[in-house]
Amino acid sequence: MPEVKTPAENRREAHKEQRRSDIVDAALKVFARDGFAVSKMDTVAEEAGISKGTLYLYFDSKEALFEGMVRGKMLPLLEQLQSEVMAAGDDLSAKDMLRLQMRFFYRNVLSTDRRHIMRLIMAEGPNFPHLTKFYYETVLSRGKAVFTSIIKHGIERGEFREVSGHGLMQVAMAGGLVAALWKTVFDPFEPIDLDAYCETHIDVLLDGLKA
Amino acid sequence: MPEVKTPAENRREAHKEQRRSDIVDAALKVFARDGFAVSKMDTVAEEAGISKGTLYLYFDSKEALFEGMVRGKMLPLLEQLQSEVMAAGDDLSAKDMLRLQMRFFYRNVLSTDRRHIMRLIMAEGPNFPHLTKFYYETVLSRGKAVFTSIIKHGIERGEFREVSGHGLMQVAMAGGLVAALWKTVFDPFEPIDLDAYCETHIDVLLDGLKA
Amino acid sequence: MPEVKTPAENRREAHKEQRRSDIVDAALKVFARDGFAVSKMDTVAEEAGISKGTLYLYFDSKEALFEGMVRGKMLPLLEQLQSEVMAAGDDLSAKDMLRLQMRFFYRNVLSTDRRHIMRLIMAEGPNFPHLTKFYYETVLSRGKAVFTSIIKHGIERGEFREVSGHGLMQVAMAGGLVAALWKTVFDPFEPIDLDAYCETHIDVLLDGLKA
Amino acid sequence: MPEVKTPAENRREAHKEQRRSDIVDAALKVFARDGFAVSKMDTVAEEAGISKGTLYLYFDSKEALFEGMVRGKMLPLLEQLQSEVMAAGDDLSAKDMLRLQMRFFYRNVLSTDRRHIMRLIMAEGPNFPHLTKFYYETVLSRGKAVFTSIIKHGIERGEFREVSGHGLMQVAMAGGLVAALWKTVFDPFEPIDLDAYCETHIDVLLDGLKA
DNA sequence: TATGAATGAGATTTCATTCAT
DNA sequence: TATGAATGAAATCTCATTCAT
Repeated sequence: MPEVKTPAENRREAHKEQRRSDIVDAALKVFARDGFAVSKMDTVAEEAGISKGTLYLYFDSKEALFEGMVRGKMLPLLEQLQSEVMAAGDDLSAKDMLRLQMRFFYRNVLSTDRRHIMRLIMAEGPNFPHLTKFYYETVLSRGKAVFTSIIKHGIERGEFREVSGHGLMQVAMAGGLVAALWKTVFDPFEPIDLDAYCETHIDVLLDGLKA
Repeated sequence: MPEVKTPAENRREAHKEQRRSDIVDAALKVFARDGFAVSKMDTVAEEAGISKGTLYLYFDSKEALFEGMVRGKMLPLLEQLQSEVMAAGDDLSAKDMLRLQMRFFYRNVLSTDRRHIMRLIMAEGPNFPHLTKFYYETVLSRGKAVFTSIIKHGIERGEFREVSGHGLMQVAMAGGLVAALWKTVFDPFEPIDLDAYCETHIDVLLDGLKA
Repeated sequence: MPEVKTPAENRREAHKEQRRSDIVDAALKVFARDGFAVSKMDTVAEEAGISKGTLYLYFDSKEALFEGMVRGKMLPLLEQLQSEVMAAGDDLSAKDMLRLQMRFFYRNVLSTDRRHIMRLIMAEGPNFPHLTKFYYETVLSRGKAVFTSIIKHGIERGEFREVSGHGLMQVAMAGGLVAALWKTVFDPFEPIDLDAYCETHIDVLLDGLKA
Repeated sequence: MPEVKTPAENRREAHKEQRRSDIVDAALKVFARDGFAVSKMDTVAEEAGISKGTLYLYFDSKEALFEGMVRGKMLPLLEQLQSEVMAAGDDLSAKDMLRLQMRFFYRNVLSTDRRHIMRLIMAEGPNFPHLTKFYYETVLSRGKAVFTSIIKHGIERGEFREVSGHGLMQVAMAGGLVAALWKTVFDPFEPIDLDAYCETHIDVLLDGLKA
């Protein structure tokens, strides 16, 4: 069967896709602002411009909405990261590759709404083992793989010294995570300039790694 | 009034103090495990071995309990930090002072229940501006002051290069915060060895700062 | 207007009739299994192989569907009962007529899906005065009329003693109703053999009535 | 430990017991009138003169309330039946024992609010396998045991003929169940006089059984 | 006629907080 | 001071019904 669809069906499907995307946007906005537990389904619905009942046509529960939002926001980004970094990759020095990856991260996660997702995972993770696992496997371990390959590359080329330590990835990327958290939590008291901060981070990190 | 107290009054006060401390311990345990919103006053009361009603004799509300717990757990530590670091301070190299501070932090915060407080602040901060302000002013800015003075000391002595960047403190301490979060959230998937991690952190950081 | 119909109209009407009948079957199945309140229009629609919207083209509301189902299932049966019993009637003894009626009832109601209707009327009756009235007037009082005429016939012929009591019909038919309920509710715990039970019922009843 | 209770504790406990009993009464009234699914917890609470929240201090859920109500209403009765019938038992004829049992049933179940419980079990049974099992095991099979021993007694004494049939108990008791249902469902259309009905029932039954 | 997306009123349940004892 | 029963506002989720296509 060639799976022929009538124009009406196509329109309907496109509409549904758009709805889903609207809901995900609204959910990120509301969850980011209020946290998972405090957020109300009513608020998300209102933000998405639909009724509460409609929400449940797209997501079975509040938890499912949370998970769906994280997936919907992070998966496309990961694909983009892989194609972008990999594409530009081969002829760069390890230093430049690291810079590239970190700037990608700052630009596409930390400087956007997505940084709230990281905070939400930190905050709600223990209550959502399922989601935490997904996040670890899909986002973190992939990011770590890219990072590790760059470091290895750098050591082989003699750009980086051998840092034998445990948890290098976490130490290296920590600055970014903290920037995201700080921006959300403490910015009112001591604002942070993400661009400048990014450069400091790269600076200290590269210096700390260099051979 | 010379504030003379009968022995009975003294005993009563000591008892009250003990109660309060028990409640704070219970609150940390419960909040750390479940998060603020999910935690129930009942659970805290039970954990503290008292009734729900009694809880309200010590703390006016759930929020007040949260704040009281954070204060009760962090303030004594800060005093200890200041006396400990300051005391041993003057004749050490900047490197050693930095090491000292960071190890204090790893030993007294990250390796104990207190690390959950940091996660809770990250998670719930935006819902508690009042508490966030307190935390920033009392904990973070004091920690930052110590850190900054060490860095300045190191630059003067020619130990550290001048890192002009914005957000140096955050970059420098980030590793610790992330260690705390990672331990709580992702440890089941990829365990982290805090001691080894601490050394990696210090290693990369000191190398990244050295002149 | 002579009500002439085109073949197309005829086909359409037959189709509609078939649909309606499918829906009634589905409704009986679902209501019987779940009870009125728990049953969902969605489930009925799915069972009938149509969409929820279509259901409302045939029945205005859930209540209307319930009533329509009861009518659709019981009315044809009553007509059949009357023609069958009446037809065979005159030359039989009262005993045999009673046997005939009771066996008809066991065969066409208790041993089929229709027994659930009786249970539903018992269960939901008070919430549907309208339907209860219909059921009483259409099903029960007609059944009672047949029963009473048989008893009268039997007394006149000297087959039955005069049982002056109030509620003889209910007492007499009770066994059947209870069989239906038992089969639905307690069969898992203590199964009931409807055929054997029918004979016990007739046996005790006829003996209890005989002159 | 002698389990000494303070007067205050005793008072509190008595109060709780009274509350529970009030709730059970209210629940029976409401469930009897509206059926399980249609009944609202609000209505039960209001009927019991308490708030909705309080209801949940005594019963964990609507289902638990339903079960608790059935237990609370039926268990005491069963104990009473056993002591009453057994006590008066030995020197009576089987006929009189049967009459005694049936009149007990009419007087204590059918003529009171409790008859609604039977209807509720019939109506909601399939949705509460747990409760149905309890009801069968606790109420029905015990009632059946009493009935069976009387019949056997009667056959041994030559009072009753041997009715070999399957389901004799159900046939015999059916009249009572139907009386209860009829009173609840069809009384508005054709009222039933329970006392007279009881005698008809006993009359036909004893005659149908006699040797 | 048939569909299924959308609605929103309403239900159960939870839990911070109060208060009489 | 300590208790725990009581409250009621509020949240999640359901589902009969409507309506545009």
